[in-house]
Amino acid sequence: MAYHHHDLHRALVDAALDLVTEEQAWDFSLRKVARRAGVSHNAPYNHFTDKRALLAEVAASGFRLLQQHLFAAIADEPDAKQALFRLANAYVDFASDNPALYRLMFGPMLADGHQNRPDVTIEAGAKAKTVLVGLLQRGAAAAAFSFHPENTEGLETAHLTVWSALHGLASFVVDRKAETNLPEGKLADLVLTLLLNGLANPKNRESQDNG
Amino acid sequence: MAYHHHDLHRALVDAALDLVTEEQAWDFSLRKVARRAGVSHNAPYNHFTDKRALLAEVAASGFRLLQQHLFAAIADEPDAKQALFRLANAYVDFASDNPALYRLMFGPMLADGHQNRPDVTIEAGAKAKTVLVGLLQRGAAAAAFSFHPENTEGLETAHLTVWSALHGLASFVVDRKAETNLPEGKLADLVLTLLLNGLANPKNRESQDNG
DNA sequence: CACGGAAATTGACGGTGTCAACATCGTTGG
DNA sequence: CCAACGATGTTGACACCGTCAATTTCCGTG
Repeated sequence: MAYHHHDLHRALVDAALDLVTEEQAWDFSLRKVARRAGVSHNAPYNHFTDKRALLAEVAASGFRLLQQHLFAAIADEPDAKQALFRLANAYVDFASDNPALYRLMFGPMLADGHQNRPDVTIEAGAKAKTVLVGLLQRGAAAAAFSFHPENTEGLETAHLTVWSALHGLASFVVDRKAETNLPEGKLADLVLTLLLNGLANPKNRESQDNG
Repeated sequence: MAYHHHDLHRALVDAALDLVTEEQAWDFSLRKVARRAGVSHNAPYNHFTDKRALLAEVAASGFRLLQQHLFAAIADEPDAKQALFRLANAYVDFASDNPALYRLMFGPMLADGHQNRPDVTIEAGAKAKTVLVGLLQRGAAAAAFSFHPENTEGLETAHLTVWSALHGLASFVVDRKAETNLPEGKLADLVLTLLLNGLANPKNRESQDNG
């Protein structure tokens, strides 16, 4: 009955992460987290002002996991375009393997009444995006993409577009909302290929007819 | 005190829609909806098996609104590519104008334990997507896009890619998670332009430097 | 016009997030 | 060496929630 837990803050985040991955429920109760950590239902309030604050840290942990996953996927691929394919697949796989966590990370349950998200989550999310931005910069320097390395607007547009497409695709896959006859394992490749070639590029019209 | 409401089913959905748009809270309580409709907290159970069933119908209504919004945006634009720009902007605008409703439509709160969504929501969402698919078909027939009209796989890939990019972008805009210096009103144009031209298309490298 | 079923009500139960009051511990100053 | 204090954890309470059960009211049909 130690009244003083060593590091309850960390223990609670870990317990919440366990709950999310085990039960695949993004909507766990704060009391359940406390129970799993072996403390009373009010102990968390000494370390988190809110339930939202705990959720925010869980989401931040998720973004750190995503960042590592993406980085590991592209680490040993020198070609930027090939690395982008790896990153896309790694992104969708992460979401598909951790649906509840992914939903918590991007879902609306940590927005307050004014759609503002906690700083710790935003920061972790921005860091995860860094992996993509760095890759795009590398590719631009190698003249692999349609914008110059110094063109910051082009870089921002590119990273926003790719990140949007990845998040959108991952959301559909997670929600089983893809409703497509395309093979699920190749969705990321298909989407990224179209994004690279261009939907309005007529020179791909012949070559895409047979897979 | 009429014990028999005329059409409580509709009234409850409307009340919920009002709550979503007024309070901009996707997380309203079933009891509050009943209160707003002027009935007791258990009356809804005569018309909806679950709270989830009510949420599902609200989301379906949202998809119908989105469908109308998209259709109205492209109705009088014969050029497919121009219409696609209008659709993209209309999509992002809809999400930006109805953040709570948009989150409810695409968010995780109407998934059951197994990430399955109610049929009524899925159906309404598919119908909304029809607007985009029809537009893509029209453009393909006019040789505006990179796939042939008969190439169903190309069509599916295209509509999945565009829908993903739009949903991803809209999510970021709604969550104020875009974190970009690009002007918010032009995000849809920028993303769609890149998607049409192709991220790996070198011929756009020069022309994009100045906006 | 009785009556049976649909629709709405009240009441209850377990669960939740959060606040307030109290108990316990480690640490530090005399 | 120990008293006191602040941080940490506990118990209890409150309002609210989703949902089930029992009850009451109403309308259409025989």
